[in-house]
Amino acid sequence: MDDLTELLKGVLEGCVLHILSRGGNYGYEIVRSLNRAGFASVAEGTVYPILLRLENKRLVEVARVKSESGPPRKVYTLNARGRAALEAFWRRWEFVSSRLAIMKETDND
Amino acid sequence: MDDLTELLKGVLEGCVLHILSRGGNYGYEIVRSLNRAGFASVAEGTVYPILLRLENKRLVEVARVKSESGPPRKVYTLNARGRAALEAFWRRWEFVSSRLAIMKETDND
DNA sequence: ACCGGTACTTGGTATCACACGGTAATGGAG
DNA sequence: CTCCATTACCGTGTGATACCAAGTACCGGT
Repeated sequence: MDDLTELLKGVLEGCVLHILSRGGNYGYEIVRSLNRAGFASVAEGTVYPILLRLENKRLVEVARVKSESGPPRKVYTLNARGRAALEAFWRRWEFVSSRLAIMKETDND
Repeated sequence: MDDLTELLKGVLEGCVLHILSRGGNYGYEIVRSLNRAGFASVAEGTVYPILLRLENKRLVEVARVKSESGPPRKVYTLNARGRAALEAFWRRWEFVSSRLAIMKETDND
């Protein structure tokens, strides 16, 4: 697939919120979850800054959890503000998505 | 509606290509066409740079046309490369759009 | 002569994805 | 015991983009 980076602006943060809405998760695993969801080329260097942002915006709670295989994990969990942000994201997404669907199917105007 | 700017990254250029695919058009009118299409807050300062980019990427042909009411218009017309770019845009859009649709409706994974 | 609508341009800011490199902890192969 | 792959995280810089603000210019009507 071609270069999607511009189209992913704002989208990836929403995806991460959505993944977190299914329960606490940590960066490394979120990357692979995104890869499985079709965003194959999304790398760690993209996801960790997003998690930092979510933390700074107070949309998540953070807990350090020891791992059996490697350094301790930073497990992120959505809080109330985070859930609201996720809903707001889906609203925004629905909005532009629907406008583009209309645009794509109309030749006039 | 909330702030859509991040979600519009990459999208607006595609929209402008799509508008131009319906025949030659000029900046000021494209702005209003976008506004009518639901992107109400998109302003001139956003669209003119896009047109400049399309010109630099050689996706459009430009012609100065006198106007009956105001300064001359820069009328842009899609060329072959532009039409190819539009198709590529829709492909990319379909890709991320479909992935998000799947993600939105699944709670597991 | 002024003003509102038309039409384009420019400069600066903020935000984001991403590449790149670095750090650290564990466990297994040699 | 040492090397190395895997797991896991962090920081910096770059490029692309939307957007804001302000300015320039052309025209017609009052």
